[in-house]
Amino acid sequence: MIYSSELLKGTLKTIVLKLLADNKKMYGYEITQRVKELTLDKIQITEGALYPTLHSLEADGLVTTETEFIGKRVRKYYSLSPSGKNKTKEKVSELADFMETMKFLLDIKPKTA
Amino acid sequence: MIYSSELLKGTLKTIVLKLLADNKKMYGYEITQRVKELTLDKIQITEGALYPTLHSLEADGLVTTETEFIGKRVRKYYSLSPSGKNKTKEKVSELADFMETMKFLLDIKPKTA
DNA sequence: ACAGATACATTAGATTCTTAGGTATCTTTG
DNA sequence: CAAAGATACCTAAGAATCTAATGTATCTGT
Repeated sequence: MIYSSELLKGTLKTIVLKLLADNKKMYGYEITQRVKELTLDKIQITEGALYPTLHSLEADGLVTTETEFIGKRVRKYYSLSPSGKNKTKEKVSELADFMETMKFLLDIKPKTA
Repeated sequence: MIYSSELLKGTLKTIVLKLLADNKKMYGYEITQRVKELTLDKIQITEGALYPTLHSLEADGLVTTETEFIGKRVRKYYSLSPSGKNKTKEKVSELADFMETMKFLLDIKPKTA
Protein backbone atom coordinates (compact mmCIF):
# COMPACT_ATOMS: atom_id res chain seq x y z
CA MET A 1 0.00 0.00 0.00
CA ILE A 2 1.16 3.47 -0.92
CA TYR A 3 -0.42 6.48 0.74
CA SER A 4 -2.68 8.62 -1.37
CA SER A 5 -0.65 11.42 -2.76
CA GLU A 6 -2.34 14.32 -1.02
CA LEU A 7 -0.93 13.18 2.29
CA LEU A 8 2.62 13.89 1.31
CA LYS A 9 1.77 17.46 0.48
CA GLY A 10 3.32 19.84 2.90
CA THR A 11 5.46 17.21 4.56
CA LEU A 12 8.04 16.61 1.85
CA LYS A 13 10.18 19.59 2.72
CA THR A 14 10.24 18.57 6.36
CA ILE A 15 11.17 14.99 5.52
CA VAL A 16 14.07 16.14 3.38
CA LEU A 17 15.34 18.56 5.99
CA LYS A 18 15.17 15.93 8.70
CA LEU A 19 17.10 13.41 6.61
CA LEU A 20 19.79 15.97 5.96
CA ALA A 21 19.95 16.79 9.65
CA ASP A 22 20.62 13.15 10.40
CA ASN A 23 23.03 12.44 7.59
CA LYS A 24 25.28 15.44 7.05
CA LYS A 25 25.09 15.19 3.29
CA MET A 26 22.93 13.31 0.83
CA TYR A 27 22.19 13.48 -2.87
CA GLY A 28 18.79 13.48 -4.50
CA TYR A 29 18.53 9.95 -5.69
CA GLU A 30 19.81 8.73 -2.35
CA ILE A 31 17.02 10.59 -0.58
CA THR A 32 14.32 8.93 -2.66
CA GLN A 33 15.81 5.51 -1.96
CA ARG A 34 16.32 6.12 1.73
CA VAL A 35 12.74 7.23 2.25
CA LYS A 36 11.42 4.29 0.28
CA GLU A 37 13.49 1.92 2.35
CA LEU A 38 12.75 3.53 5.72
CA THR A 39 9.03 3.52 5.06
CA LEU A 40 8.90 0.04 3.58
CA ASP A 41 7.79 1.43 0.22
CA LYS A 42 4.85 3.27 1.72
CA ILE A 43 6.22 6.67 0.84
CA GLN A 44 7.79 7.00 -2.57
CA ILE A 45 9.12 10.41 -3.39
CA THR A 46 9.02 11.10 -7.09
CA GLU A 47 11.89 12.94 -8.70
CA GLY A 48 9.48 15.47 -10.14
CA ALA A 49 8.61 16.44 -6.59
CA LEU A 50 12.04 16.11 -5.04
CA TYR A 51 14.29 18.11 -7.33
CA PRO A 52 12.17 21.25 -7.33
CA THR A 53 12.00 20.96 -3.56
CA LEU A 54 15.76 20.70 -3.23
CA HIS A 55 16.22 23.66 -5.54
CA SER A 56 13.79 25.66 -3.51
CA LEU A 57 15.59 24.81 -0.27
CA GLU A 58 18.80 25.95 -1.88
CA ALA A 59 17.24 29.16 -3.15
CA ASP A 60 16.09 29.84 0.39
CA GLY A 61 19.59 29.34 1.72
CA LEU A 62 18.64 26.36 3.85
CA VAL A 63 21.00 23.95 2.13
CA THR A 64 24.32 24.20 0.33
CA THR A 65 25.52 21.95 -2.46
CA GLU A 66 28.70 20.38 -3.70
CA THR A 67 29.09 18.27 -6.78
CA GLU A 68 31.19 15.18 -6.99
CA PHE A 69 32.08 13.02 -9.95
CA ILE A 70 31.51 9.32 -9.75
CA GLY A 71 33.29 8.24 -12.89
CA LYS A 72 31.79 10.56 -15.47
CA ARG A 73 28.51 10.94 -13.65
CA VAL A 74 27.69 13.99 -11.58
CA ARG A 75 26.39 13.58 -8.09
CA LYS A 76 25.08 16.62 -6.25
CA TYR A 77 25.30 16.55 -2.49
CA TYR A 78 23.09 18.66 -0.27
CA SER A 79 23.93 19.74 3.28
CA LEU A 80 22.10 21.87 5.79
CA SER A 81 23.31 25.43 6.26
CA PRO A 82 23.18 26.92 9.77
CA SER A 83 19.82 28.52 9.05
CA GLY A 84 18.71 25.20 7.58
CA LYS A 85 19.43 23.54 10.90
CA ASN A 86 17.22 25.98 12.72
CA LYS A 87 14.50 25.68 10.13
CA THR A 88 14.63 21.91 10.46
CA LYS A 89 13.99 22.09 14.19
CA GLU A 90 11.06 24.40 13.63
CA LYS A 91 9.52 22.32 10.88
CA VAL A 92 10.00 19.01 12.64
CA SER A 93 8.47 20.21 15.86
CA GLU A 94 5.62 21.90 14.05
CA LEU A 95 4.85 18.70 12.18
CA ALA A 96 5.10 16.62 15.36
CA ASP A 97 2.70 19.02 17.05
CA PHE A 98 0.35 18.95 14.09
CA MET A 99 0.30 15.16 14.18
CA GLU A 100 -0.61 15.19 17.85
CA THR A 101 -3.47 17.52 17.10
CA MET A 102 -4.63 15.35 14.22
CA LYS A 103 -4.42 12.26 16.35
CA PHE A 104 -6.64 13.94 18.88
CA LEU A 105 -9.11 15.02 16.21
CA LEU A 106 -9.30 11.55 14.76
CA ASP A 107 -9.92 10.00 18.14
CA ILE A 108 -12.77 12.23 19.19
CA LYS A 109 -15.87 10.22 19.79
CA PRO A 110 -19.49 11.45 19.53
CA LYS A 111 -20.30 14.99 20.28
CA THR A 112 -18.33 16.76 22.93
CA ALA A 113 -21.25 18.97 23.84
CA MET B 1 0.38 29.50 16.82
CA ILE B 2 -1.40 28.34 13.69
CA TYR B 3 0.11 25.58 11.59
CA SER B 4 1.59 26.55 8.28
CA SER B 5 -1.01 26.10 5.66
CA GLU B 6 0.62 23.33 3.64
CA LEU B 7 0.05 20.92 6.51
CA LEU B 8 -3.68 21.02 6.17
CA LYS B 9 -3.48 20.01 2.54
CA GLY B 10 -4.67 16.52 2.08
CA THR B 11 -6.08 16.18 5.58
CA LEU B 12 -9.07 18.49 5.33
CA LYS B 13 -11.33 15.97 3.65
CA THR B 14 -10.53 13.39 6.30
CA ILE B 15 -11.17 15.83 9.13
CA VAL B 16 -14.57 16.72 7.72
CA LEU B 17 -15.56 13.11 7.16
CA LYS B 18 -14.51 12.19 10.67
CA LEU B 19 -16.51 15.01 12.23
CA LEU B 20 -19.57 13.95 10.29
CA ALA B 21 -19.07 10.37 11.40
CA ASP B 22 -19.12 11.52 15.01
CA ASN B 23 -21.94 14.00 14.75
CA LYS B 24 -24.59 12.67 12.41
CA LYS B 25 -25.16 16.02 10.77
CA MET B 26 -23.34 19.31 10.74
CA TYR B 27 -23.38 22.48 8.66
CA GLY B 28 -20.41 24.25 7.17
CA TYR B 29 -19.99 27.11 9.56
CA GLU B 30 -20.40 24.73 12.46
CA ILE B 31 -17.56 22.58 11.15
CA THR B 32 -15.16 25.51 11.03
CA GLN B 33 -16.05 26.49 14.58
CA ARG B 34 -15.86 22.96 15.94
CA VAL B 35 -12.42 22.39 14.49
CA LYS B 36 -11.19 25.72 15.76
CA GLU B 37 -12.47 24.92 19.21
CA LEU B 38 -11.27 21.31 19.31
CA THR B 39 -7.79 22.30 18.22
CA LEU B 40 -7.54 25.37 20.44
CA ASP B 41 -7.33 27.63 17.40
CA LYS B 42 -4.39 25.78 15.95
CA ILE B 43 -6.34 24.63 12.91
CA GLN B 44 -8.59 27.19 11.33
CA ILE B 45 -10.46 25.99 8.31
CA THR B 46 -11.18 28.82 5.93
CA GLU B 47 -14.50 28.93 4.18
CA GLY B 48 -12.77 29.12 0.83
CA ALA B 49 -11.31 25.70 1.56
CA LEU B 50 -14.30 24.16 3.28
CA TYR B 51 -17.19 24.84 0.94
CA PRO B 52 -15.51 23.49 -2.18
CA THR B 53 -14.53 20.43 -0.15
CA LEU B 54 -18.10 19.86 1.02
CA HIS B 55 -19.38 20.26 -2.53
CA SER B 56 -16.83 17.80 -3.76
CA LEU B 57 -17.83 15.25 -1.10
CA GLU B 58 -21.41 15.67 -2.18
CA ALA B 59 -20.53 15.29 -5.85
CA ASP B 60 -18.78 12.04 -4.96
CA GLY B 61 -21.86 10.79 -3.17
CA LEU B 62 -20.13 10.59 0.19
CA VAL B 63 -22.47 13.02 1.90
CA THR B 64 -26.09 14.03 1.53
CA THR B 65 -27.56 17.42 2.34
CA GLU B 66 -30.73 18.90 3.75
CA THR B 67 -31.46 22.56 4.16
CA GLU B 68 -33.18 24.08 7.11
CA PHE B 69 -34.37 27.61 7.70
CA ILE B 70 -33.31 29.39 10.84
CA GLY B 71 -35.52 32.43 10.62
CA LYS B 72 -34.90 33.61 7.08
CA ARG B 73 -31.39 32.25 6.95
CA VAL B 74 -30.56 29.01 5.17
CA ARG B 75 -28.55 26.39 6.94
CA LYS B 76 -27.27 23.43 4.95
CA TYR B 77 -26.70 20.23 6.88
CA TYR B 78 -24.37 17.51 5.69
CA SER B 79 -24.59 13.84 6.67
CA LEU B 80 -22.56 10.81 5.68
CA SER B 81 -24.05 8.46 3.12
CA PRO B 82 -23.40 4.73 3.52
CA SER B 83 -20.47 4.91 1.10
CA GLY B 84 -19.30 7.99 2.99
CA LYS B 85 -19.11 5.92 6.16
CA ASN B 86 -16.89 3.38 4.51
CA LYS B 87 -14.75 6.05 2.96
CA THR B 88 -14.35 7.67 6.35
CA LYS B 89 -12.98 4.48 7.87
CA GLU B 90 -10.53 4.11 5.02
CA LYS B 91 -9.35 7.69 5.14
CA VAL B 92 -9.06 7.83 8.91
CA SER B 93 -7.05 4.65 9.13
CA GLU B 94 -4.86 5.66 6.23
CA LEU B 95 -4.11 8.97 7.89
CA ALA B 96 -3.43 7.30 11.23
CA ASP B 97 -1.05 4.91 9.50
CA PHE B 98 0.63 7.75 7.65
CA MET B 99 1.16 9.60 10.91
CA GLU B 100 2.80 6.58 12.46
CA THR B 101 5.15 6.39 9.52
CA MET B 102 5.93 10.09 9.75
CA LYS B 103 6.53 9.82 13.46
CA PHE B 104 9.03 7.08 12.77
CA LEU B 105 10.73 9.11 10.07
CA LEU B 106 11.01 12.16 12.27
CA ASP B 107 12.51 10.17 15.10
CA ILE B 108 15.19 8.48 13.07
CA LYS B 109 18.59 9.31 14.36
CA PRO B 110 21.85 9.29 12.33
CA LYS B 111 22.25 6.88 9.54
CA THR B 112 20.67 3.49 9.89
CA ALA B 113 23.34 1.86 7.78
C1' DA C 1 -27.79 52.35 14.27
C1' DC C 2 -23.83 49.82 13.94
C1' DA C 3 -20.53 46.14 14.77
C1' DG C 4 -19.78 41.65 14.97
C1' DA C 5 -21.29 37.06 14.45
C1' DT C 6 -23.69 33.76 11.59
C1' DA C 7 -24.11 31.50 7.10
C1' DC C 8 -23.92 30.61 2.46
C1' DA C 9 -20.91 31.03 -1.77
C1' DT C 10 -17.32 32.08 -5.68
C1' DT C 11 -12.94 33.52 -7.83
C1' DA C 12 -8.02 34.66 -8.86
C1' DG C 13 -3.76 33.29 -7.60
C1' DA C 14 -0.16 30.51 -5.10
C1' DT C 15 1.76 26.23 -3.93
C1' DT C 16 2.89 21.74 -4.44
C1' DC C 17 2.25 17.72 -6.13
C1' DT C 18 1.88 13.87 -10.44
C1' DT C 19 2.89 12.27 -14.88
C1' DA C 20 5.58 12.26 -18.53
C1' DG C 21 9.33 13.26 -20.74
C1' DG C 22 14.57 14.17 -21.66
C1' DT C 23 19.72 13.09 -21.19
C1' DA C 24 23.47 10.34 -19.87
C1' DT C 25 26.33 6.80 -17.48
C1' DC C 26 27.11 2.43 -15.08
C1' DT C 27 26.18 -2.51 -14.06
C1' DT C 28 24.35 -6.89 -14.61
C1' DT C 29 22.94 -10.70 -17.31
C1' DG C 30 21.65 -13.74 -21.12
C1' DC D 1 28.49 -7.70 -26.29
C1' DA D 2 23.91 -5.99 -26.49
C1' DA D 3 20.08 -4.96 -23.96
C1' DA D 4 17.79 -4.03 -19.64
C1' DG D 5 17.71 -2.02 -15.51
C1' DA D 6 19.69 0.89 -12.08
C1' DT D 7 21.82 5.27 -11.11
C1' DA D 8 21.61 10.28 -11.52
C1' DC D 9 20.51 14.69 -12.94
C1' DC D 10 16.68 17.71 -14.74
C1' DT D 11 12.20 20.27 -16.63
C1' DA D 12 7.38 21.19 -17.99
C1' DA D 13 2.29 20.72 -18.42
C1' DG D 14 -1.48 19.82 -15.80
C1' DA D 15 -4.18 18.54 -11.57
C1' DA D 16 -5.38 19.26 -6.98
C1' DT D 17 -5.99 21.95 -3.08
C1' DC D 18 -5.27 25.55 -0.49
C1' DT D 19 -5.38 31.19 0.80
C1' DA D 20 -7.08 35.68 0.44
C1' DA D 21 -10.39 38.47 -1.12
C1' DT D 22 -14.87 39.41 -2.16
C1' DG D 23 -19.97 39.16 -2.32
C1' DT D 24 -24.61 38.60 -0.27
C1' DA D 25 -27.72 38.39 3.45
C1' DT D 26 -29.54 37.84 8.20
C1' DC D 27 -29.34 37.93 13.20
C1' DT D 28 -27.83 39.77 17.81
C1' DG D 29 -26.12 42.70 21.21
C1' DT D 30 -25.07 47.43 22.70
